[in-house]
Amino acid sequence: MARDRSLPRRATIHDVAAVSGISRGTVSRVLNGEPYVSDRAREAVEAAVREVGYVRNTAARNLVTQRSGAIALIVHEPHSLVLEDPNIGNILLGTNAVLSEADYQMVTLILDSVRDSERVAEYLRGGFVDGAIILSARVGDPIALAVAELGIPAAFVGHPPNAPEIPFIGIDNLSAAREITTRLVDTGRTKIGMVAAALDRDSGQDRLAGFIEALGKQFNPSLVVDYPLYAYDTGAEGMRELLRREPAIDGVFAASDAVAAGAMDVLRDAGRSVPGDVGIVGFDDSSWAIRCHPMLSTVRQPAYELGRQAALQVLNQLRGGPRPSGGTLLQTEVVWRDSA
Amino acid sequence: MARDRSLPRRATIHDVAAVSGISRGTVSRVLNGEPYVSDRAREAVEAAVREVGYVRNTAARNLVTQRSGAIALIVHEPHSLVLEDPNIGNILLGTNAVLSEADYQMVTLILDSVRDSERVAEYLRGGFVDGAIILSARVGDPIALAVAELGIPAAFVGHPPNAPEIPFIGIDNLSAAREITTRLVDTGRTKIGMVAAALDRDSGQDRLAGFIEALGKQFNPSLVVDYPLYAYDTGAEGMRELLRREPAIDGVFAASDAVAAGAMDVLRDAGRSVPGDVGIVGFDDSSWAIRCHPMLSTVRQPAYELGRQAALQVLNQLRGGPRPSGGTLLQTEVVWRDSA
DNA sequence: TTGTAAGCGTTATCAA
DNA sequence: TTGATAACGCTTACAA
Repeated sequence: MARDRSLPRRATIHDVAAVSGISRGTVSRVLNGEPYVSDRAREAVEAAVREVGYVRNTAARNLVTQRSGAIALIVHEPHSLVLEDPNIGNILLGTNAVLSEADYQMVTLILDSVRDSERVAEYLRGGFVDGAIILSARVGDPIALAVAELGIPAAFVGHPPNAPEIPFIGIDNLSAAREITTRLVDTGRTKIGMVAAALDRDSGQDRLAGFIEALGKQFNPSLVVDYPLYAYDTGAEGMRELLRREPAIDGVFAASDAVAAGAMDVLRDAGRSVPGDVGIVGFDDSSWAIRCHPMLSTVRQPAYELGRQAALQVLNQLRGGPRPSGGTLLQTEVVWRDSA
Repeated sequence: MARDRSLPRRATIHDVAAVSGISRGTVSRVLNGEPYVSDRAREAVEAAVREVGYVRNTAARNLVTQRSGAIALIVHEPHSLVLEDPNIGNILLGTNAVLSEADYQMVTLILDSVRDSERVAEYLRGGFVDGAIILSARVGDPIALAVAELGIPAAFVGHPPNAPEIPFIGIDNLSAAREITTRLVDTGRTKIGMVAAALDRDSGQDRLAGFIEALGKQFNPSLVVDYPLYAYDTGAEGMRELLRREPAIDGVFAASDAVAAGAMDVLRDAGRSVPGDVGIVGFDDSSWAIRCHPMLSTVRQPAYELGRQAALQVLNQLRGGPRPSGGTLLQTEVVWRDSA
C-alpha cells in the first residue's frame, strides 16, 4: 500500500471559516442544517463553500460521531458462484432497498479465502461500518465470530448451525423439502433419490433432512449423493451417479434448480423422459426452473423479503432496539409445474 | 440513522499507554512494527494490549494517514441483473485477487437508482476508499463524473463513450462482433439479423457497429431489433419480432449468450432448426453457451483478466504512477461450436 | 445566534 | 530509543 500526496489539498471547514469570516462552529452548524443560524451567516458560509469548493471529510466526521453511515453485506461464497446463486441478487436488492431508504450505504464484501476473512474482520473492526448482514455463513465461520465479538448490530440471512447469538432471517428449508418430496411419493414414485449439496450449510442439511423425513421408512441412503456446491455440474454428476446406482430410479429431489437442470440434461441424454420415466423437483424457483423442458416444479424462496427483513433487523438494533436471540422463518411456497 | 452508544467503550492507545507506562508515541511505534523500540518497551506494550483488549481504530488512523486501504468496485446495474451477467463474477474475481494480494479491501457498491448514485458519490467523497474501479458505466454516468472530479485513482472496465479522462480496460467489441458475424456470411446465410441490446453502453453500440461492418452492403436495418438489457427475455422477444419481420431469416447475431438462448428457444418453438434453418451466434462464452442445444458459437471475453488489469491500473496510480489518458483493449477469442 | 475550545484516536515531528 | 505535543478535520458543549 502506497501513498500519493500529490493530490491538491481539499478545502476544510477551516478554509470556509476563514473565507466567510464565520467561526468553525457556525460553519459546521450551517453544513448540518442545524437551527440557530442567521440567514446572514448561512449565506456567507454557502458562498464560501462554493468559493473554496468545500466537500465534507466524512472520515473526520466519523471519528467524532462514532458512526459511518455504512452497513456491510457480507457474502461468503467462492466468487464465481456469487453470480450463479439466483437468490443472492434478490437478497441484495431487498437489503439495499431498506438500507437506501434509511440513507445507509450498503457495502458488499465478498470473501472466499482465509486471507479475505482476516482482512474483512480487520475492516469491520476499523469502524467502516455500523452494522453487518451476513449471507450464507458456514459452520464455524470466522467472520460471524468476529461480528459477534465486535458486538455491532448484525443479522444472518439463513441459519448457520452453532451460530453465535446473532438473530437470523431464514426459510424453513426442512418443511419445504418435506413438502415437495411428498409430492414425489404421492404421485407413485417408489425409487426416489436426492442430489444433495452444500451440507456445510444449514440450507443443505435441512433440505436433506426434509427429504429423509418425507420418505420415512421408504428412505434408501444409497440413493443420496452429495456435493459441495449448488451448481449445474453438481446435478449432472450426481444424476449420473444415481443412474449408475439405480437405473430404475423414478424420482429425484435436486437440492436447487441449478442442480435439477444438470440432472435433467443427464436424464435426457440417458433416454429418460421427464416426468414420464422420472419425476424431478428442485428448489429456489430461479430462472433455471422456467428454462427447463419441461418446466420445473420447485420451492419459491422469498429472497427479496429475506434481504429486507435482515436489513430491518439491523436498523432496529441500530436504533437501540434489542437484539433478539432467535430468528424468523419466512414462508416458502411450492410451485407446481410439469417436471413432477 | 440513529446512534447507539451503549456499546462498551473500546480501549484506545491512551489506555495501552497508561497500563504499560509507555508513551503513546512509542505504543504507536510498537503497534506499527516500526524500528527504534526496545524489547522492554515492546513487551510491556504487547502485554498491555492483551490486558485491555486493544484493537486499532482505523477511522482515526485514516484521518491522519489520509488513506483507507479500501478500493471501491462500483457496479452499475439493475440489481437483479447483477447475477445474470456472467462476466461480472469473473471481473470481481480478478479484481479481488489483485487487490487482496496488495492488502487492499475491495468494497463492492451496487447502484441502480439516482438516490443510490448520490449516496455513493457522497461515500466516495467521504474518504472511505483510496481508489475506484467502475464497471459497466453508461453514457453520462454521474458516478464516473464524481470519480473524475475527485481525482482519486480509478479505472473503467469497459470503455464508456465520452468518458472523463479515466483509463479503461476493455475488449474490442467491434472487431469481435465483426469476426463472428462474418462467419454467418461465410456459411452462406443471406438473411442475417441481429438482436441488439444495451445500446446505451459501449459494448452494445460496438457490437452493433461490428455487425453492420461485417455485412457491408448486405446489411438490412429492418433486421435489427434492440432492447435495453442483455437478457434471456430480450432474445425471446427480439427473435419473435425478427421472425415476424422476416420469416425466412437464416442467421442471427445475438448481443449476448443469454440473448441467444432466448432466441434459440423461440426458434425451436417456431419449428426452425439450428443450425439447419438458422445459424446463430452469441457473445460472452458464458454458461448459457454450453447449456444451449446445440451449443453456441460465441466470443470469449477475458473477464477475469479485465478485472485484474483494472485493479493493477488503480494500484499503479496509487503508487504515484501516471494516469494514462487512453486505455487497453484485451484480445477476445471466437469459440466455434455447433450453432453456426 | 455565535464563537471558543475541548475532544475523537491516531500518527508524526522534534527534542531530549 | 523515548516522550511530549502538535496535527488530522470534524462535532459539540459551553459561554458569551
